[in-house]
Amino acid sequence: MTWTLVQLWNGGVTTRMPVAERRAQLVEAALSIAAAEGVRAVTVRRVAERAGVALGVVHYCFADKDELLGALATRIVDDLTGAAADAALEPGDGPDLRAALEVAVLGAWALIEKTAGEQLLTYEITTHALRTPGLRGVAERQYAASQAAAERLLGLAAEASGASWQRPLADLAAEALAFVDGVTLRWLADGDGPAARARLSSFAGYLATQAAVPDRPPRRRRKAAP
Amino acid sequence: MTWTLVQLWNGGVTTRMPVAERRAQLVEAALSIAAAEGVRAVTVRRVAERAGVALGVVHYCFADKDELLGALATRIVDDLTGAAADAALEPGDGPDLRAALEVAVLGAWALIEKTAGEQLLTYEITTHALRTPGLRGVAERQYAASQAAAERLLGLAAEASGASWQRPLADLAAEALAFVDGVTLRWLADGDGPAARARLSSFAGYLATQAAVPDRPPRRRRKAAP
DNA sequence: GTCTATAGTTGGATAGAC
DNA sequence: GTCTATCCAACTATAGAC
Repeated sequence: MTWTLVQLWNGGVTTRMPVAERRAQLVEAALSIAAAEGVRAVTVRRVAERAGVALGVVHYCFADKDELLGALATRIVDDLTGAAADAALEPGDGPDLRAALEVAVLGAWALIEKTAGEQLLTYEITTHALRTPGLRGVAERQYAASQAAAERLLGLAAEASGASWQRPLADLAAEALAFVDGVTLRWLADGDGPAARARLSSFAGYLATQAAVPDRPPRRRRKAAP
Repeated sequence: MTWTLVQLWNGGVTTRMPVAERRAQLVEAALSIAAAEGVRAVTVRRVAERAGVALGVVHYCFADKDELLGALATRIVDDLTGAAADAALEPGDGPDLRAALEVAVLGAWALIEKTAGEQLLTYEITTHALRTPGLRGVAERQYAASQAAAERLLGLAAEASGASWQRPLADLAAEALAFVDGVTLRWLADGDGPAARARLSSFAGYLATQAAVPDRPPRRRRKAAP
């Protein structure tokens, strides 16, 4: 057997660790592998190797591989939701709804474009979950989180320009989400960033037609806390 | 070794077959497995078993598993493109562009809704191809075919109602494709057909605002902001 | 040219050591 | 409670028979 770097660092002796901490470490290892090489590359063996622990440790922490992948999916959802929340903190300001929406949508896109591997990974997790009986519910949770983030973003954009949506926010958020999803997937396939941005910009224009801007002056948002 | 049904049918003797025909048979077997259980379930062994041939036959017909999956991807693209072409043959008729678009889009959707397994499979193939160096180009070809089908459908819908698009058809088709892709993926996850149709109907309304009808001015949802 | 039999690798899971 | 050593099932690929 060859020693991993972590084990060598610990003097050749594997450190014992409470199971909760170990699980987090293993999920982290799984994430780094999956983002770089896809879910297919996430094997129990490679996760153990990456984390610097013996093979069986993974099976001690997770009942089976599916449970590990479920934990990985949760981790990703939290990740993206958190990032989206950060993006929602800085929506476009000013009286022009169309401009505010463009800033919001393209801001979200900037985040997506920086994390191509993770984005591709979310699609992989979705399809994998839909094919795996033990992972029922993962895809639903993914969309529930994204939907909430989209609603928050659209709500803030409208608020910033004093506009009000003429249709249920949930419907508009769902449509925006679908569009961004489709644009992202195609971008992953053809790598055409400018085309993707143009499509998103066009969609922002459509969204702007779904709100009414009253004559009273827009309410300006408070600046985000430091 | 256990005999497969096909081998028993042939009297226990495996029939010899020209390689081209064999390849088609194997791709067919791979498709039936993939549509039902996902790409993950497509192994060289199972394809051979499903086709009723020995394991090595697959490796005789295809250099390696990637080549088999590439052939499978091509088969799927042809399949869907052909189906889309059939759908495009019956676009909505009449002077109302919005209605024609709704018929066209919901017609395409009816096709999608009937083939959930195949639809999920296309997303799996896309992500799989994007992660597999040997399958570079598969995802691009997938989108090229879909794009062409979408352009054809939108072109016919406009033609049927005597309208003309005010923006490049390629751009509109790409946007429609992205939207349908996103809606489909979410539908696969949550199974909410009515919600999906409502989103598509809404998008048809947006598309209708992107064309001009010669006899009458294009219908605008709202007055543009000053 | 077509197919069979077999090799060699990698995977998920577990019994039991510490 | 935490981890090690081991098992065996399933996979891809090939050498060579017919």
